[in-house]
Parts: sequence; C-alpha cells; structure tokens
Amino acid sequence: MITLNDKTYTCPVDVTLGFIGGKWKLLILFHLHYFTKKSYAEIRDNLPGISEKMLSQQLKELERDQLIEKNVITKKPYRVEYYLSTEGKSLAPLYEFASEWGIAYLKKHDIDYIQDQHLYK
Amino acid sequence: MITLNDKTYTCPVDVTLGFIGGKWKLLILFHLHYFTKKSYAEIRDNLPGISEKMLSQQLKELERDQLIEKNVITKKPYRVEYYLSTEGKSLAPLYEFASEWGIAYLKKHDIDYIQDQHLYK
DNA sequence: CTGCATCCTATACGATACTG
DNA sequence: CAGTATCGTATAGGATGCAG
Repeated sequence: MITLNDKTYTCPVDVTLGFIGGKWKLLILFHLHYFTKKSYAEIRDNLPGISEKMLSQQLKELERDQLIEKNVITKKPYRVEYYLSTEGKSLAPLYEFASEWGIAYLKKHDIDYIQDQHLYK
Repeated sequence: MITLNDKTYTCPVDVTLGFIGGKWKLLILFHLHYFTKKSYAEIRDNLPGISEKMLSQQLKELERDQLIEKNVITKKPYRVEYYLSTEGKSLAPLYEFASEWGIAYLKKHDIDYIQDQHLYK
C-alpha cells in the first residue's frame, strides 16, 4: 500500500488515477493540452454537459495538484486563462494516446466523427 | 457529439474513457497486462479493496467491450483465466505510461514504494 | 466574466450472504 | 473456485441562483 495525502493507493497506476480520475479531469487536461490556453467560459462551452459546479471543482483540484495553472489577465472585468503546468504537460503522452485510441476505435467501427476537430456538440 | 451504444461522448478522449473509466478498470487491465494471465481469485487478491461485486461487474463489462477474454481451464473444479484481448493489448502504452508516471511521481516526492513490484498490500 | 453555495439525484461502490 | 443477488452507503455529479 502507498499512502499519499491521507489516501491509500494499491499501485503506481492507482496513484496516477488519483490525479486524473473521474469523469472530467482528463477531458479538461486534454482540452488545455490541445488548445494551450483557455478561459473558464471557453472550457465550459467546449465541454458540453459539464456543470459549473463540476468545472470549478475540477479546475480547483487540478490547480491544487499542480497540473494546471491560471493567469489573471484583467481584474475588471475579471478574466483568466488556464494552461497546463510543467507537471500537467508531462502527462501529454497520455492525452495524445487516449485521443488517438478513441479516434482509431471510431474509425474501425465506422462511427461518424470529424477528423482533426476535437470538439463535438 | 458522438453516439455509441446509446451513450453520447464529447470527444475521442471521452470515448476511450468510456471503456477504461471508473475506479477499477485500468487497474484490472494493467494487472492483466503485467501478469499476462490471472484467475478470478488472483485478480481479487492482488487488488486490495475491490469487492466481489465490483470485480465480477467490471470483468463482465471488460469482456462485453472485448478488452479481455476468458478461458475456462477446468469445469470441475471450475477454474478460469483472464487475459487481454488484442483490443485490450492495444491499450498497453496507456497502462505502461500510467504506471511509469505514477512511479516517477512517487520517486520525485520521496514516497516509499517497491521498485519493480507492482503490488502493494 | 469567473466562480461559489445550495440542494438534489443518480450511480458507483462496498459488505455480505449465497449458488453452481 | 467462480461468480451473483441484495441491500445499504458514499460520493460523484447536476440544476439553479447568486456574488465579486
């Protein structure tokens, strides 16, 4: 057993899962990986179905875990941009692979998707 | 939006997540990737904390999604072995990377772990 | 625009007992 | 040994309204 931040993990894969697990984190991370920088509203609008609660909650956890960082662009009106930290970028192979595998799966099963556009609404 | 098996996905990453999401699937898959073949009891005993319900449920879903396969070795007593299908093996880079990233994280933060032994109890 | 608080629901997950 | 059924709980997730 591995203990980390008051939680226990069964193996290194489990540790990684602790950072990117759940329904939204990998999608948010991939999004920032793909588009480099995005505002709160842009992320929200590009992840159909995500609620404000989940978005802010997940962003906060990703910041806490130091996978993403935030710049405050202007105070009035309040505008920000989120982007991957060095640590967050170190997971890039995972985002890439997950995306490529998904695309390959869709292609293999003749399911409609739009090549080179990673947004679906 | 991508529709697949009555579910909708927002992007290819989401599709991949549909197959390996949740608390246990990646751990089971990595386990079979690492040990090649394992019986029901071996998987259970090597994934501390998993309940019988979750194990059988997840195994069934992984079989349905054709990421793993099962051999019945003997009928009496009933013995089986699970292993990755070709499709399941195609996710190997993901298991490997998730494991390596977890190990690197633990090393970086000086957290105790046992090198080259992917089981923790 | 960013983002939190509240309240509510769905479902993922877990303990246990039981069957072929 | 390999599972399934049942029931209960915890938490993830969602709708909405409001605040800086």
